[in-house]
This record gives sequence, C-alpha cells and structure tokens, in this order.
Amino acid sequence: MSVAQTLDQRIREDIERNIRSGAWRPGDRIPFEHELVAEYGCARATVSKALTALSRAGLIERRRKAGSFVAHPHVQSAVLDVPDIGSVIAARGDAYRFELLKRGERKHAAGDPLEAAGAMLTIEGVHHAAGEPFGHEQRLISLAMVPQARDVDFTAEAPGSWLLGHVPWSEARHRIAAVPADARLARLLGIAPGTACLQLERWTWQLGKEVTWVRQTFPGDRYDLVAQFTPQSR
Amino acid sequence: MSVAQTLDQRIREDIERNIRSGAWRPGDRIPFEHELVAEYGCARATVSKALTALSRAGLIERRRKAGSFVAHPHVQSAVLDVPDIGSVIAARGDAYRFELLKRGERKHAAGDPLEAAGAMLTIEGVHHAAGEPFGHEQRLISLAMVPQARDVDFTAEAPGSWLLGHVPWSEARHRIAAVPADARLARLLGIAPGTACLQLERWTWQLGKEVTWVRQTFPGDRYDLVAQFTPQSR
DNA sequence: GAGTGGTCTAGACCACAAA
DNA sequence: TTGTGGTCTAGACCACTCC
Repeated sequence: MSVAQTLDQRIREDIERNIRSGAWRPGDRIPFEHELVAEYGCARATVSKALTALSRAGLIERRRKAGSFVAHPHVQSAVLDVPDIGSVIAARGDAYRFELLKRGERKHAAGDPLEAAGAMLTIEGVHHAAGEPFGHEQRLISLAMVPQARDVDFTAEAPGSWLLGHVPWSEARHRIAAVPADARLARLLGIAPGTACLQLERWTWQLGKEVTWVRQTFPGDRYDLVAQFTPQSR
Repeated sequence: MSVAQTLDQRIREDIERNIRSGAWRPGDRIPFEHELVAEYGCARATVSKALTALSRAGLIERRRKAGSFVAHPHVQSAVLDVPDIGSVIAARGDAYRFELLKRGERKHAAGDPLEAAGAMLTIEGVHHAAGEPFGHEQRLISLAMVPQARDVDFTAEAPGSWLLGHVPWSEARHRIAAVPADARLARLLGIAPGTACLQLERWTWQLGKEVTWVRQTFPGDRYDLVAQFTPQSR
C-alpha cells in the first residue's frame, strides 16, 4: 500500500495520526526526542526534522526542558475553511440541490492537478440555490485514498459534502482567481459569456497525500470569500 | 535589527535578498550546495536547510544534477497575509512603481468602510509592473491611529509598503470577490470594460482599532491569491 | 557515467526553562 | 543544576537526471 516514504515523513504521519485520531489530546506531552530516537532507531536529527515540520504546521508546541506538546487549537482566528456549499445555501434560507452532470473513472494523466494519484474519480456538476444555478464544480478524487467513493451516489449528496463527512483532511490549499465565463460555463450557469466569475481551486491532503482537487466557479455577484486573521510569527 | 541569527537563516536571507533585489533573475542558477558550503565554511546540512526553506517558500526550484534555480514566480500571494505589492512585483523581476492619483483628507462620512475613524487620509493610485498598470488601489487611513501618515510622500513609497514598515497590525480581514471593470477602472488599467477582475478589500486593526481600509482591484489574469491551511477544530 | 540534490547518521555544543 | 530542544558538523549512501 504505502509507497516509498522517508523516515521523517513516517514519523511525522505517525504522530499526526495520533493527534487527529484524538488518542493524544491537546496539552498532552508527546514522547521526548530521545524516546522517538529509540523507538524508530534513527538519528536525533531525523526525529527533529519531523517535529519541526509538525511545529510549523501548528500541530505541536515545543518547549525547552519540558518537551513537545499537542497544541491547543486556536480559538480566535476564524480563518479560511473548507465550506460545504449546501450548508452555506441552507443557512441563507434557500433550497439547495446538486446537479450531477458527469461522472467517470480514469487513470492519472499528465497535467492533472492531482499529481501522484492512480485511479481517479472525475465528477462535474452544478450547485443550485432556490432553483437557480449557483456555481459550477469540476472535481477529481483519488481512489487510492478514498476507494469507498466508488460506491457513493453523488446525485443524492454533493461530493464536497460527502467528503467532508467521511474523509478527514489535514491540509488544504486554495487558489483564487477572477476569470471570465466561457460559453459552456455561461450556459450552465445561466449568465452572459464573459461575466466576471470567482474561481476557487482547492487541493486537499490527508497526512501528506492528495485526496481531492476541485475547481469551483461562481458568478462574481453571487459569492464572496472572507478571511479574518492575525499576523503569522512562525 | 536582531543580532542573534542562526547560520541557516543568514544563508537563506542572503539568497532571498539576491533574488528580491533582482541581482539573481528568474531562471538563474544559484550556487551549488558545495559552493555555498565553501563560501560560508559550514556543513552541507546547514546549506541544505536554508535551500529547503527557500524551496518550500517558492523562491527557488531545485533539480537533481542541474542545481537550484531562481523560480519563475507566479504572481500570487497568500490570502492569509498582507502582501507588499511592490515586493511581490520585485520578486517577479519586474520594475515596480506606484502612481499616486489622488490624495486628500476629510472627516469620517456615513457609509465609509472605516467605521469609527475621525480624520482620514484618502489615497487613490495605480500599481505598475514593468511600466504597465498592474492594479488599482483605493485606501483610507485613520489619522487618529496613524498621524504621522500626514507627512509621508506617497509618490515615493506606496502607502501599503509604508504602512507595513511603520505601523504594526494585530488583525486583518479580507473580502474577496470577482467584479467586472467599470469604465473608469478599465481606462486606468488599460483593459476592456467588463474584464473580470479580482477585488480584494482589506480592513486592518491594531489592538482593536481600525488602522486602514483598502480596496485593490487586479485584472483577473494578472493576480492570484493562494492560501494554505490546516483544519480548525470546532 | 558523473554530479547534483535528498536523506540520514552519530556525534557535538549551546541556550533556555523547569526543577 | 539538569535535561530539553535548537543548531551544527563531517561525514555517508542513494536516486535521479543531465551529459
């Protein structure tokens, strides 16, 4: 199953799994570096590399003389999030529906936004709010990471919503741009070609491995993104 | 500035300075690891740590057998950061200029995006990259919070750059949308009316008090926003 | 084949905070 | 004072890729 992996990545993922599973709670001390060195039979620099990465990711906090501890999640800063579009629309008081346009399965191809996936599920659909098109979605799901997605009926539940409920993610990346609607998109969304649209691409990882990529496109007057944050010090 | 600095940080900053200043252009090969080892008289692991950090930050690209190269920057910046547009453009290797269109001072008015400010500085200008318009900026600065802004020459330094260097901030909020360019904006940026543009509004606070508001508008094909993040618990 | 970066080892000294 | 993490050294082997 697991392909070639560096030792520091393996240590990092082992610890990350313990934290995300809840086995290690916020505030718990994780093993000392020298204990991990003994456990993995490796050099201290290798353990330190893994812990440094976890610290930079905000999962642990390291204190001299005391050890390393599972970080208390930040309470204050509402930053970016992976939203469930259905919930957003429902919260607005509109009826929500996901229209599945295409569903397929294929091998990874050169130029795919997911880099290292084997077989992939491809999904295209349109989100509707109050009976009107709200946004378009093109998605890839790694079947190596999420084999159970093969058996899901995405006419009943939007893929984003299903993934949020069934697959944990540990890291995500957004790319946001403004694009004009091309002819096909304009027809699907019921807007004029060239209309300014907000395009959101999102890559999602679980323990360092790609889970899904999605490109969502919304007419500019129907969707805003908001982020509130504090300066980064790390 | 800080005196205590680790060697790998110093190496990293030296290289970063060479890139941002334009001394090393995108595509240029930077010194091999063994050359940097000789230059700094340190171990290869220390050089490698610095280069790994630069690679993760997207400033360089490393290729086996070939060496490390100054990355061709995507024009993108993080959603969770307050970027200095001048630095972003300089990092891309283009000449940067801020064109001040209007500057004024007035009392707070109803409907202003800054709510509780008294006297405010109003600034409008255009960011230029390589001699071409890159983005438009409309800004308000609270003179109650930043009285020294009265005496700054914003034809010499863009207001965003000056503020980042002189006024600390403790909280910021972004609102991102896609909008079509209106006639005036299209003229200022040299684009067709209706062109899809990325519009970024940012409110910045210091210790709970509003410092500045800015609305920046970029043609959609010239600017991306990127955010990388991990889940928030609850 | 040759030379690069990627990773790792088995030490070392230091700064700092906890005991 | 003690033990932890932070940084660094001087090697090593490997994988990849350019020649």
